[in-house]
Amino acid sequence: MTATLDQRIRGDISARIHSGEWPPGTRIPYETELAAHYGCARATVSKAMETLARAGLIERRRKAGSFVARPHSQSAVLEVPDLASVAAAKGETYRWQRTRRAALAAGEAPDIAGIAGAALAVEGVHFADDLPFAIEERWISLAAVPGCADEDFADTAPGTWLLGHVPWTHARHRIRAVAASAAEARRLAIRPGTACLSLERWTWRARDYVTYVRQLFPGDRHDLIADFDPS
Amino acid sequence: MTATLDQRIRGDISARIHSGEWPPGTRIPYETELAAHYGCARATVSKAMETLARAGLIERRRKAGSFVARPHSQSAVLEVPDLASVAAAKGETYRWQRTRRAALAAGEAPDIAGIAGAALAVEGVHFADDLPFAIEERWISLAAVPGCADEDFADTAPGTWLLGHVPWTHARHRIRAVAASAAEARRLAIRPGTACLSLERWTWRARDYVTYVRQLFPGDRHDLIADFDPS
DNA sequence: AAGTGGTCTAGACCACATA
DNA sequence: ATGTGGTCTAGACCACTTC
Repeated sequence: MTATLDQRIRGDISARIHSGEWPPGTRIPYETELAAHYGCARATVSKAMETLARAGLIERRRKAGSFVARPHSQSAVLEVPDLASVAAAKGETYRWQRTRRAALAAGEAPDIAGIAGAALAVEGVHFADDLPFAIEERWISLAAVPGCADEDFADTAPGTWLLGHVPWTHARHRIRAVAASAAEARRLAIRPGTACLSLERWTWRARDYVTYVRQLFPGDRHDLIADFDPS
Repeated sequence: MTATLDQRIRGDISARIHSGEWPPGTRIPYETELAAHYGCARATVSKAMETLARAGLIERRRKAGSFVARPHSQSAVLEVPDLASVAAAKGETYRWQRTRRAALAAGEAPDIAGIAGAALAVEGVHFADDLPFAIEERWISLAAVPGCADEDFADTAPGTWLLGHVPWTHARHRIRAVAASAAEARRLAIRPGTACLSLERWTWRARDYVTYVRQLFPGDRHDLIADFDPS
């Protein structure tokens, strides 16, 4: 119940902002004033303000003070969970079936993967309750992930395996809507031309591409949720 | 050039993590050790560690120490920019054309919008270089945004207007792939059944729904990019 | 029981934007 | 020139977790 002073200050201020009592542009009391009001050190107020500023709720300007921010662009946190966890959360049985595994020499990975050296190509299908709900094509850089050469990925989807075996990385996602090709439709047990969600992810670590993956979901079997919660 | 000590500590640690020198699970030196190493107060180290922890790069456990985190689920920051800015960034001319504006009594807004009271319904088309690239259907709660009753939205897209007139809000997005209906295809100048990206956004402020919008993009004319950059 | 992170203090100095 | 945020300190106490 009794939160920290930091949280209390943040809560009080964000409550006034959300309630509309302090509309965008309003000047928030100076840090010294707030410190006096709460009977605490200015550093404590400053920490609360920094958190609010990082969340985008306020803007701080030297000499001028801190102000309630105007909502700028819509940004949201997109969670792209492991597909096995998605199925588990819905109470569905999950299964991965590998359809291809090939070691490629340097230059054989497609350009879009960005992998110049030797690579491992893996393809397969994700099933939920024995219904295919995503196909996956992936290329993994052998230079960046040497350990994957010993994995056959017959039972474990490479995404799940990589999560535990690759150090921290940067990633970029591209989300598109595409029509399923004949080959894709066959593997997903849908009609060719069906609208599908295409999710591509490039993963790299310090300028080296680690893996590129493309997942294709039938439009009616999967969607993505992104939340934006200033807090 | 000379960054703050806080930034330097963060940079040093994240560099060791990204380089693989400190793989996931590695224990990071205790805060007291780092403070001694940098010749600074522990509070400064603690602040750097808190930032790294919030970014998900490390995990802090009392008595045990701080550890390099294992990548958990893929989460990314999705930017959903104003469509006018997207066109401007590509050097295309942007135009909004309203096709409907209607004041609705309580209960007339569709259930999916979540708006129980009176609402304003607005529909229109976004053009880039005179090519339709998105259609938009929107409902705005008159109770939450009284000012919008005086707007005709003939020349300004409601999204642009709302950004500047609604206090801070929460939002949830749903991204799906769907086939264009006959009516939708006609307005987008595409063939019925074409794969389209559907972006829905519910926006609310303190439990009250503010607006619901659905935008439909032809699959080949728009995609979404989401980045994940621990920093 | 011991030792870590978590929080807070009272003060200080600086850089910078504003008046 | 002034006063704000931005950063840092040296110390303190607490809570929790692991040993």
